[in-house]
Amino acid sequence: MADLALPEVDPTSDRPIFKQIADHLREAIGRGDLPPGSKVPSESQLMAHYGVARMTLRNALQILQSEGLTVAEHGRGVFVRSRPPVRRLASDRFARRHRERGKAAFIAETEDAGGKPSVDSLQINETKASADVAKRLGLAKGGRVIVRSRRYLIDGHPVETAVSYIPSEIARGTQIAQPDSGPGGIYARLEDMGHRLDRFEEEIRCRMPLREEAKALRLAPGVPVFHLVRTAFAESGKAVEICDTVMSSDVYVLMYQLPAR
Amino acid sequence: MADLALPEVDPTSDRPIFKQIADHLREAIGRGDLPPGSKVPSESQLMAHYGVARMTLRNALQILQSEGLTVAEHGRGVFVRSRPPVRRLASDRFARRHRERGKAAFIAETEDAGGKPSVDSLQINETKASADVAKRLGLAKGGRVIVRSRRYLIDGHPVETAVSYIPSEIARGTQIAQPDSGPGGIYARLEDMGHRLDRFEEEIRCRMPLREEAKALRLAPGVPVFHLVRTAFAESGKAVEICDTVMSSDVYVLMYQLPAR
DNA sequence: AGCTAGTACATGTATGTACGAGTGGAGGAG
DNA sequence: CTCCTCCACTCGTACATACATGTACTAGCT
Repeated sequence: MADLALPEVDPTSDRPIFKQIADHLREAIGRGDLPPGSKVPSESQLMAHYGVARMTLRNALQILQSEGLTVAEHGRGVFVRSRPPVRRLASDRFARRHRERGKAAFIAETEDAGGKPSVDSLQINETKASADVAKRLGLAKGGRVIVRSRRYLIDGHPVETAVSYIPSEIARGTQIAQPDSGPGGIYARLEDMGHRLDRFEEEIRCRMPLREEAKALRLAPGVPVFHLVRTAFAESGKAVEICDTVMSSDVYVLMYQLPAR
Repeated sequence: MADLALPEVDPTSDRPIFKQIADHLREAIGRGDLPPGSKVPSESQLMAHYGVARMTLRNALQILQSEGLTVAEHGRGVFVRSRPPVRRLASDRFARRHRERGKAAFIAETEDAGGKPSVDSLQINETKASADVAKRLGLAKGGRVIVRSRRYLIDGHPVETAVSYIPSEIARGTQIAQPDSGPGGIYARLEDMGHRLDRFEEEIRCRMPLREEAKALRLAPGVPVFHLVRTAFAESGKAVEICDTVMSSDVYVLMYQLPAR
């Protein structure tokens, strides 16, 4: 607090006091007076400094939290959020030439970046496809699919959940329906089985997480997610897989290369 | 309120009352009992129903708002947010074959979708490139750029802001430095001038908007944005333009097609 | 008919109080 | 010295109250 020069509030301003206080703190964070990981002055200290009620202050702190700038830790204080190193996802990460290394894309990339990759809560089952999945896969209503869901972690921190849907008529009884899908992942298995892949289509949304997503990815309040749905098309023109992934927006930057023709 | 069956809170539960109330309302919205555009029961009604203090209720409503599920309108009430129709942005929207129609991509796409496109707050000036821009354009430190900034609207609603940076040595004194960049936009002008475009690189982030961005895009609280930086490369291998755009996440879905080779 | 002021009701802002619950250090007991 | 209890400090939850401000309808005047 000592090093921190927070201005006074202007009671004559149109801007509400709690927003003014939020502005001051936001600027202090932006300037680097409150660097990532540092402790924001406590509620009592700020109450004394500004001469306002606790609710007023909590409103101000609430704004910063909802902007994802700070996190409150019960019993410890409020801290400026330190962002993890970002992870760039190149658009060619599923290209055949990368697959030939025999590792799944996630594992290879994370190791290259010096992180420890892991995968947990792997579940596989077979169900009726939802309307959306059936449509994307070009299945008849009620068509069945193999569902592979899992969560990816880097150095123990969850960063992404993914659910793949493969038509049962393709995957049933194959290694795709097994927990270990083998070297190169399910795309390699699909190609082994003669479904030579032609192209991928990715559909990207950005939104606030659902409660379960926030929990699964241990997201701080105010952190949005990427919601990416990738459809893999075989050379036959048929969709052979859908992968529905939710990624923490803190961790990922998506990169695409596009021809200008 | 009459048709709405909200359960009672469980005071013995570990889950705080205001979160329980938020859960009830979230479920009601999810079930469709509170359809988009409908009015959420007023604070007084909910206070009476649940027998809680106003602050408790406002905390609950605050959660829904920060999740982007509702918007409060001063003096009118709290309403379930109705999402505008989404706008799909195809990855080939800047391909040469589309440019030959003589319209800028945004105008053509919006008209095709039945909306009225417009562009405002167009500003053009020349400044020193920031470190990031200089690096992306491969300019020497302090190199100068023409900056074109504008805001795109559909049916009068702002949906996207965009700022383009073109090296001054390329653009100075050309139509690119004029408010009307001519048919096909600045990419067409660059090609006219012999900078035949080879590829684009897009870098996508997802985050909460800054205050100015929320204002410029009239974003409801709790709505994140796409932050997309596109670099255009000429066949010479040199970067000839950067476009830095911020898009409202409830309007846009980004679509990319990728080869599997 | 058309404007105006009043009124009821909505959310916004702000103060005050009280207690609950997690954290971490100080200080005493062993 | 070590361990453990206690306490001070932190944020979390919940209550009560007051007044400000925006909206929409209504009664009444012109």
